[in-house]
Amino acid sequence: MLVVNFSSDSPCCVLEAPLDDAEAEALAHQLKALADPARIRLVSMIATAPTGEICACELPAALGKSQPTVSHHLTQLVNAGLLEREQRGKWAWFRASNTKAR
Amino acid sequence: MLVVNFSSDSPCCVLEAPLDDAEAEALAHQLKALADPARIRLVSMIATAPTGEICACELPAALGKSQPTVSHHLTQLVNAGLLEREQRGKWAWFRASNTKAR
DNA sequence: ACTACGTATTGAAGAGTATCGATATGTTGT
DNA sequence: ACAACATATCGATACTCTTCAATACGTAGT
Repeated sequence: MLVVNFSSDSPCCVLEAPLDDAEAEALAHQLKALADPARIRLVSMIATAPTGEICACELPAALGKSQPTVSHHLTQLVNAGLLEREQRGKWAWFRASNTKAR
Repeated sequence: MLVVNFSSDSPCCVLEAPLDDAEAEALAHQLKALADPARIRLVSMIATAPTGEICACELPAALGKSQPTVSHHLTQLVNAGLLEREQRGKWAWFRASNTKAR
């Protein structure tokens, strides 16, 4: 399980032993999903949306990228388990997984 | 400030508003530094070392990569602020920044 | 069925990255 | 000064990723 702290100064890392090859590979895969400015902005927009979810139709304009590009990034975020996708009629809605209201 | 939780299941993210372009760029830069299996293994080896530090001379063997490759990864980790480097004689020692003993 | 529209996929171009051999730099001891 | 050794940099190659235009797919309404 991967958790990223965007703002706190206090470390929340717990690491008892060096990671082996397979563990490092799995972690790198999740981190790569978030290690892109466009995807960070997508996650932050969706996670901070008042209703907790955003229609994909808003995102190309909000991000300033083409529709295929946005779709590609959303797919990667869903595959990494960072976003969840729900189809409603012809619109796709996305919300962050593992978020809690404050 | 970037903090990554390698193991806990509880989210530790705090995000009040969508990140702007510059913030997303900066965060992506830090995440990219860690989003590589070789660099994750380096950080985990160094962070879990009994003395909290490791000589660079051990790392090519421990990682199974060439000396130039290891040097390149260490440089990136230092530039991202994840590791600190100290020269002692002809050896370079590395320790994790922002770590606390448990 | 057909049209309109939202989203995903394909294919391709360009940029970026990991890796390593060869070489340079810097430090220690002689 | 020189030899030996640790580390960094250079140059090249292979690979991956971001991006978008074009196209395919799927859904809703007529």
